[in-house]
Amino acid sequence: MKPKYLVLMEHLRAAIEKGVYAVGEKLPTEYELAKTMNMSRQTVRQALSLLESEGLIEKRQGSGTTVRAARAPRPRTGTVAVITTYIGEYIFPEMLRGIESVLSKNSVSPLLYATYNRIDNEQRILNDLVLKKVDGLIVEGTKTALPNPNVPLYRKLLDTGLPIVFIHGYYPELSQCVHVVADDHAGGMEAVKYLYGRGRRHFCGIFKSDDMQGLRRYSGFIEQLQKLKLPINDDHILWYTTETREQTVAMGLGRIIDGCDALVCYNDEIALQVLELLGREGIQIPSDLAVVSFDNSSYSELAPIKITSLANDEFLMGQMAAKKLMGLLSGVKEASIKSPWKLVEKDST
Amino acid sequence: MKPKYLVLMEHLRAAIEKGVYAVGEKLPTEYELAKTMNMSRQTVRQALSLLESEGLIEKRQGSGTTVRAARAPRPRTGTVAVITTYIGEYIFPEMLRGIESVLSKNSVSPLLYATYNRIDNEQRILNDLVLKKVDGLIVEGTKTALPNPNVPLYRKLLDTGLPIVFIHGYYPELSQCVHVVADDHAGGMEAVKYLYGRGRRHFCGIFKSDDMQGLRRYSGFIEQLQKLKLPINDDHILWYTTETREQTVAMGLGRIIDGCDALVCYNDEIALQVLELLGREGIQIPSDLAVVSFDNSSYSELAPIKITSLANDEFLMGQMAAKKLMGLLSGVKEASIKSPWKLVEKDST
DNA sequence: AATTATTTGTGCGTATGTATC
DNA sequence: AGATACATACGCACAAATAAT
Repeated sequence: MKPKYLVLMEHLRAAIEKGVYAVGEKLPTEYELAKTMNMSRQTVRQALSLLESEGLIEKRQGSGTTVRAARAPRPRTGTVAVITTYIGEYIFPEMLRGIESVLSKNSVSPLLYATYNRIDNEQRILNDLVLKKVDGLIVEGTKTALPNPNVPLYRKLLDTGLPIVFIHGYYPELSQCVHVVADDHAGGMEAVKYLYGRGRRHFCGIFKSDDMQGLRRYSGFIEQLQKLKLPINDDHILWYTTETREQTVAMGLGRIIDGCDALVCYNDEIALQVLELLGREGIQIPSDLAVVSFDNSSYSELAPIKITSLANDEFLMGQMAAKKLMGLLSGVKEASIKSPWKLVEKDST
Repeated sequence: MKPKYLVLMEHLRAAIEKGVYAVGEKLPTEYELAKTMNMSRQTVRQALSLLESEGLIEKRQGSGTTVRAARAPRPRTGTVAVITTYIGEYIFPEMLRGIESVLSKNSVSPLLYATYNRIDNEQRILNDLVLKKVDGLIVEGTKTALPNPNVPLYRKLLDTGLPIVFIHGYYPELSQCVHVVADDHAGGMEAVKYLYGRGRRHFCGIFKSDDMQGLRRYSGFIEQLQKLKLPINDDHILWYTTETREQTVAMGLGRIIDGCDALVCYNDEIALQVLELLGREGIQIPSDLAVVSFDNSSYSELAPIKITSLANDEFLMGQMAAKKLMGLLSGVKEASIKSPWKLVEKDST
């Protein structure tokens, strides 16, 4: 036989669940419950005390017993998770600085995660976030050009009402989420147009195949070549992935630059490596080969020959992403942003 | 008048705290308690029930009431709070990068807070942390040279078993906490010694009065002057605070450099401002005045005349602090570190 | 191994205090 | 001020689990 107080507890729980007692001043008094349930007031009290400690109801002396808001609006924790591929390197400190500058104005603290562009890390982080309570998410997608098994996890988080803003790259399946990205397609076009304007006619390119940015920069590159009626030859395109960058470039560079006078690189990091390799081969930059890359980071200044690079204000990108997230949190509809690149001319062209 | 059950609860809590009842089968029976405390068994039961729901004791039918293992080991959340004065500026990105590199290896994520060197912000953050569950704390003290009203808050956190590592600056009241700081006193001495070696004899200095680092750099500065039997004159020392930096320097610089040929600045930021001011006055650096500062940051490169500056590897400092914290978390006793400065000679001397 | 004493769990009744409306 | 509803407190009886005999 079940104890009476447990019977009452279950009865009340079910009734509240079914909506018999709505949120507010709704439960019968202790005396009433005792009478209708045919038990003493003490037993009723025992049941109510336990329900109160569970947080389901709230007792107020002199007033009565009320059902607590079943679904309290997500309580603000003042924390926003920021998931990027890297944290302390390359352009990421700038971006984080932008994010932080906006968050701190809103008394929100960033919780940092780095995926190192690995799906498994991303999965670990997302699972972690289900437990940890955050108010929102700023995410740089991981390997956005590949099918991502973590999309359902993002969906799950979205379903709980968590706002998500993507930055740099997003998953096509989640394109309805707000994203703040660079206009990589236009950037690819501009790189070619600029080099063409400086008399170059034989193009080659190195692109990253596992993220959206790489594909888009490539598609812009190709489109502009077509527009200029220049030949497109797969032998002059080199694709690499996060894991095989150094080897791929070391092995493939010779092949793609053969007969070319212009090279478009996915980013400064790859361009820096290229310049070091070419330096050893005695190839003159920019006379033999003009090089344009993306990001205009400190790497492009560090190189033996300063690299002409397409720039985007990463501080601003971070700020915009964070502002969008703050907007979403206060119920504003936010639109995505495609930020244009700006070419910064240096010594490699 | 306090309810009897509350009286009993407090009595038992105190007794358990004092060790009257050790962990295990120790508490008197309900009947005994009722008798000795002169109350009914029901009242005793109420008190015990509440203590049980608090997790302090455990009741077992037929057996008795036992004291629970006093402190369950704090469950790991995989989050560490990092509280610094700034986040995205000056030397802080480097330091954070160091911290993050160690944390990520341990699958821990940094939760970032910036105090902007304001006590009120620090208070807000600490109160926030009482609610948020973090495994540890890396803190750069706020205005460590001034009495800090938040020390009791830190004590409270320490009492809950939270490990704390201070970086750059710590509170004298909490000097027993592990800290990773630069040897500012030695740095102050070295700056003077170096300038003396380059023939300078008339020193002035600008120091920050509200943090420990400022006082220590000053004390080293003074000690070295004494050792070299050089005169010490308060008219050649300028003190500033976080809030009044620009004005203080703009107003006081003329006074302190009068008749001097060597200036020691608290950091690159202040040195940069000094160089800009002196440039307008037509004072030649380093011929009229040699300048040495601290931090060897990008500011010292950005200046019109590159500034000779004492360097500390902020990436390493961050790494060390994070490693110490990871050590504390796994129960290792950690010692504090005083990292030496290394002078990097540039154009201002 | 069964019995018994002990200890907590469940349940009822009553009385009085105190906050709320 | 009074009615209402929860809070505190005591007393009793019996059930169920445990530990010792």
